[in-house]
Amino acid sequence: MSKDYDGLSEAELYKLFYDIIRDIPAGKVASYGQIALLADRPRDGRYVGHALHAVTDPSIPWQRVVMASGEIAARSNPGERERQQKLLKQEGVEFIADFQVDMQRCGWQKMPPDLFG
DNA sequence: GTTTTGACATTGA
DNA sequence: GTCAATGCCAAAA
Repeated sequence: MSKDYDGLSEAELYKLFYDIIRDIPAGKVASYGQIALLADRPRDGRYVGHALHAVTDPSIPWQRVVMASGEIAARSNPGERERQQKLLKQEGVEFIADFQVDMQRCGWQKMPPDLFG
């Protein structure tokens, strides 16, 4: 173990992020802080971003991960950002702006209180 | 080996 | 309400 994250190895931490992202249902989006929080790593949103950039697994719906403001994360390739918005739209995610997701409606939450009641 | 940048979040003014 | 500064950790130069 070269590095230890509070007892977790880097692979474990990355896997944890991937696992959480994989749990995001289609048509909904989660923010970096949300994932970082679920991974027991608050304020480590930047770390989540790196985990997504390092990801090469097509099974990881990184497109459903947006910033806390609901805006799509700006990548090095602006074209990819546009494609991401299109993908999210195809999944049913509502956009209040060209690169702004409606977190109020598509904000992913583990358990919507008044959605099944 | 050090330095800089990077798919962000949070707090303060 | 928006704008600015700080903190976090890692990968790349």
